Amino acid sequence: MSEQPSTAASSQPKARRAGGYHHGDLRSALLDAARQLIEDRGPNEFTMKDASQMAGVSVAAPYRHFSDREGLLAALTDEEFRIRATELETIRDSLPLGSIDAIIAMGQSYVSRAVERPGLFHLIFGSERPDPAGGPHHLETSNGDRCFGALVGAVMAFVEAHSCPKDDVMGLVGQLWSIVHGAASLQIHHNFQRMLPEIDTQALIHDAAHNLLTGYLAGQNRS
Amino acid sequence: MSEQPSTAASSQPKARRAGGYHHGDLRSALLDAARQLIEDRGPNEFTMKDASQMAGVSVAAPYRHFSDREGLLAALTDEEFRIRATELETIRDSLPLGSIDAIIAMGQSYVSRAVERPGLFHLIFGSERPDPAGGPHHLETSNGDRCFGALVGAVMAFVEAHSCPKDDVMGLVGQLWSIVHGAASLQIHHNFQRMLPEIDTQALIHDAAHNLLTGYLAGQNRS
DNA sequence: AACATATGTTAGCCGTATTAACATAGACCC
DNA sequence: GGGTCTATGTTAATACGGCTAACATATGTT
Repeated sequence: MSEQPSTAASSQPKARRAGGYHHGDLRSALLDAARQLIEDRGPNEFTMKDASQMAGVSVAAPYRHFSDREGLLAALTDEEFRIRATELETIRDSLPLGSIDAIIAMGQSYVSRAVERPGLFHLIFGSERPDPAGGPHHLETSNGDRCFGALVGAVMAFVEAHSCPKDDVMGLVGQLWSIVHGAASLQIHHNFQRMLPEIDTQALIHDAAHNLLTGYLAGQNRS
Repeated sequence: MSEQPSTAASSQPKARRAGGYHHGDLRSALLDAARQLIEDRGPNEFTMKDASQMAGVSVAAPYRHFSDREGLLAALTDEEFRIRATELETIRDSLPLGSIDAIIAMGQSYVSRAVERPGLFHLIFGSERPDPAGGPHHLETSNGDRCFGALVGAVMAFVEAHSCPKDDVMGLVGQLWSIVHGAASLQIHHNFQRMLPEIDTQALIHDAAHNLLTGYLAGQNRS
C-alpha cells in the first residue's frame, strides 16, 4: 500500500475530511496535487498556490507539512524514485538473469516512464544548481540508489554470463545509463521530434543497447 | 567578430557609454550579463533585475530590447547554439572525414561544453514545457540545425566510408546523440559523481562511441 | 529649431513564496 | 465531561520578481 501514490483518503492515517477544519491527510493530498500539476505543466510552472487550492486549503497550510516548496518537491521526487525503483526491480527479476533482454527492457522502461510523464522526469533529474555542495541531492535518496542498483545488477549479471572481467561493469553502466537518459531527455524536450521526426525511441534503445553490448563483447573477445 | 559573445563596447554599433542617458549597446550588455548569471546559478535563478543591475540600467530597460524574459533567454540560446555549431563544424573539418575519431571528438566537445558551463547547457536544452505546440522551439533555430547537421555529416561520412546503407544513418545519429546528451546531463546533475565517482566522462564517450559503432559494423557485416 | 524615433527612468500592479499571529480540532489527563 | 497540549488550519502582511504605463531624454532628420 505504499507503492502507489497516496490517494489522500486511504488507509492507516486518520482521513476524516468533509467540512472539517482539519483536512485529514493534507500531506498526501498536496503530493497528489503537485504530481498532477507537474505532470501537466512541468516543475517550473508548479505553484504552491495551485497545489493548496487543489487540496482545498489555504496557501499557508502546506508549510505545516513541508519546510518550503523545495521540500515538497523533494518528497515527491523520492516517491517517484520509489515507484521507478520497484518497476526496474520487477523487470530485472522477471527476465533471464544476465540476458541482454533484461537490460534492454529496463532501459525501455526508463524511457517510457519519462515520455509518459515528462514533467516528473524533469522533476527528479532536472535540478539545475551548478553547485553540488549544499544539501542532499535527489539521487542521493535511497530510492535513487535502488534504481541505480537495479541497473548495476543487470549489467553485472550480463558480464558474468559472458565471462567478462568485472572491472568493466561500471563503465558499461555509465554508457548504458547515458543512452537511456539521453534518449529520454531528447525525446521529452522534443529534440528528436524536430530533428529526427521518424525516430522510434523504444527501437532506438533496443538498437543502441544491442550495438553497444555487441561491440563491447567483440572488444573483449579480441583482446 | 560575430562568433564571440558580444562584449558590449565593441565594433560597429554606436557604443558611447560613460554617464550618458543612453547605454550604447544595452542588448549585448544584457546578453553578457545573462550569460554570466546563468553560468553561475542556472537559468531558473536568473532574474531580469540582476541582469539589469549588471548592465547598469533600470529593471524596465531590458524590455526595450526583448519582449520578455523568455525573449532574452531565447536570444542567448541562439548565440550559444551558434558558438557550439561553429566548434562542431571546426572539429568535423579538422579530422579525417568518415573516421570514428571525428565522431568521438565531436561528442567529447559536446560534453566538455556542457560540463564547463552547466547553466548554459541547461538553458539551451532544458525547456520543460510538456506541450511542443506553442511557438518556436530552441533547437528550431538555424544554429541548432547547424549543430545537428554537423553530427549528421560526420556519421554520414562514417557509414559511407564503411560501405553501409544510408538508411541507418539517422538511427545511428539518434543513438550517438543520446549517448553524449545523456552523459552530459548525468554529469551536470551530479548523478555520475554520486553513483559512479570514479568515472571519466571523456573516456566514457570514447568507449561508448567505440563500442556502439563497432557493434553496429559487426551487425552490418554479419547480415 | 521642431519633430520623430529610439531608448531610458520611475512608479505601480500582479502573482507567488513565506512568515507571523491567531483559531480550532483532537487527543490526553484527571 | 471539562481543562490543556499539540497538531494543523486560517487570515493577514511582507518581500521579491516580471511586466506595463506614463513620462523623460538622447539622436538625427529636415
